[in-house]
Amino acid sequence: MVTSLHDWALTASEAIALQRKLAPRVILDDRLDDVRTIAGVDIGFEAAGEITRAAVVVLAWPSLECLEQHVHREPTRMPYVPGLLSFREVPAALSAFDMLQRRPELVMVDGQGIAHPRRLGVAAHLGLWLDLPTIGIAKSRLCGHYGEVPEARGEWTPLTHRGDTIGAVLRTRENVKPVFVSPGHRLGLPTAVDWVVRCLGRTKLPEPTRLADRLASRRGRVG
DNA sequence: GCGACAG
DNA sequence: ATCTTGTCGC
Repeated sequence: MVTSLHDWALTASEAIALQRKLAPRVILDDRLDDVRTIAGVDIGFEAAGEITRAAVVVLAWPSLECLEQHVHREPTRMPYVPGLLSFREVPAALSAFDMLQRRPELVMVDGQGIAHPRRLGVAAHLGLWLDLPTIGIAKSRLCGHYGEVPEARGEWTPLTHRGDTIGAVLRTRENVKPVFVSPGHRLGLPTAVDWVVRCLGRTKLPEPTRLADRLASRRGRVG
């Protein structure tokens, strides 16, 4: 079994085998403790991709006040391969988490949760490693099919793949493309959608992910 | 064999 | 993801 992230498989077939082995460990029952803080995670790149930049923020619930924000930078080791994103981003995300003074009760990640060909998107993978509830919020689809989403804020349609409901295509703002929400770890789809809606401000993305996104792409910090 | 393809 | 200015709309 893999004990260190730096021992992660480097070939595509090994990585896929590991995903198939880990996916069954993902828990979709709600096991959220009382939520007092919510973290947001996102990864950006510098120097034409040479440097990986992991950002993590922690917001208080329900005030959504930013309590912590950290950035971890390291040389990029893996290329982007659709379906294997977690191998590229999770190691850096974990290092950023090590900088936190608190352990959040919920984590929102930029990317898919179980809405993945092998049910192990970056949010699910990170949740497994952190042993914390995680939700994946992606700006576009990786796999699965869905119907047209009603225009009203908060409306959503199921995202299905090979007979499974793997996520929700959620309208977070009117006249704006919907986001793809999927459970990462330790919670189910209704709960995941619920938390995303509860963390919405006036923008398309929920606050945790929006702020982490800013930090990761160097567009500034939070007040 | 031919597309599709998170960030 | 990232490279990039102005511009349309609530």
